[in-house]
Amino acid sequence: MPKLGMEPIRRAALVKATIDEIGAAGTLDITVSRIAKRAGMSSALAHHYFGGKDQIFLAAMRHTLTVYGAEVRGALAMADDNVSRLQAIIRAGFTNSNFRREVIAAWLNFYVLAQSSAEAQRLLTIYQRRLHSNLVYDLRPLIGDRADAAAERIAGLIDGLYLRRGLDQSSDMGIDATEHVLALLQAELKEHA
Amino acid sequence: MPKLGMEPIRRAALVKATIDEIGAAGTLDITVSRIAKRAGMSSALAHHYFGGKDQIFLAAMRHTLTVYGAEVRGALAMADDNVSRLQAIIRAGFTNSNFRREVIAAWLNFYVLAQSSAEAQRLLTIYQRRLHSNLVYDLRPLIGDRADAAAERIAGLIDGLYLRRGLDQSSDMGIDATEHVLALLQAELKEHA
DNA sequence: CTTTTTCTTGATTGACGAGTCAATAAAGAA
DNA sequence: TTCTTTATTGACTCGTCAATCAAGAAAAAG
Repeated sequence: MPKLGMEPIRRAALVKATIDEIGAAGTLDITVSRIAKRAGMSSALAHHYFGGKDQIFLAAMRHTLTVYGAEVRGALAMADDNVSRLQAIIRAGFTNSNFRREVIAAWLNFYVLAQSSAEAQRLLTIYQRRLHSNLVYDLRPLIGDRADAAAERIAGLIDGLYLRRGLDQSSDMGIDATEHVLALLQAELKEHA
Repeated sequence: MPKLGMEPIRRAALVKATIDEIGAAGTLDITVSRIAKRAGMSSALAHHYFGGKDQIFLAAMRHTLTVYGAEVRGALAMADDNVSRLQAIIRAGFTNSNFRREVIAAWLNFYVLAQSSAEAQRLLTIYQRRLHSNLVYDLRPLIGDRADAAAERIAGLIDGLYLRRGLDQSSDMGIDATEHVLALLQAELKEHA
């Protein structure tokens, strides 16, 4: 029953299935067959559309990054002054959706993949640069020259607390992670040197 | 030519070879055969001494954690007042030895492993608790009740900046990572609420 | 209604890898 | 010397998996 225009549907299904499978396994050590089965098709079809395992992973990574980027943009759209924009960026990193098993697993494994895949490294660098420049954009008007260093610390704390909270099996620790980063933001804003 | 008392030597060689192999691959997706070859023995012998791949990995993780713990203890021994002890803890996380390819790869992969291995999770929790309690121990006399939250932020920033710097292919960024965390420490100490 | 394009899979290939085992060899114990 | 323990490996088993391919089926084009 081949219907036409299947390609985008299949690709999307495979990306979703890949992320779910990574979440279920915790690893990138998963098989194309399982991904394909989860997406309701044969492994041959997965190869047909993506060419190989690596490209499936990279597509999953791009998707994860895209979703995150969209969340940030959405949160920014609803803030007007610099401070609330900064708070929005921070909050966006710790939403419940970012603490789902699969999303955490995806991030952790992408960090690992970035060591050996140039493309993964590239995508991760894009994420890091974007976060940094988003922060600097709103920090500069508030603290001028100190914006860059402050952004570095805030971004580092976001990543670090996400890592720590992501690995805690305890539940809703995302809330106080947010508070911690917001506290750092306040500290960075207050300091006058 | 079987000499007696080989076990500890073989085990140590395998642990080192495992870490090196993880560093070379960037992944835990490495074979027992390669590890064994790197350690100068047959894969059968590796199985004989460790029982299985998982146990080899866990031993490598324990070793990495032990080395880190020793570095921290060594740095602490040479500091007397609370502030220099705190600075020592922070600096210990960003030494050159911690930024070697293999060490970074080990940490990243252990984070991944912690999602699916209870023992890995346990070991990582020990590391996190130890860091936290080391920080609180010296923060409490200085800032009292605020010690706990401050420790959380400092530990988070250490992990986060390590992650970011570890994935940068650029070289000596460990130096300013240290400065960033020391800056946060100063901020936490100054604040009086 | 034939041809081409798109979609799809079962079957197969070729490779690799974890773990086991039987066998060898040396060193110490009895 | 004979027995037992420790060290060691080559060969083998059993399984898995990425990737390919030939072939079928349906829609669109001509």
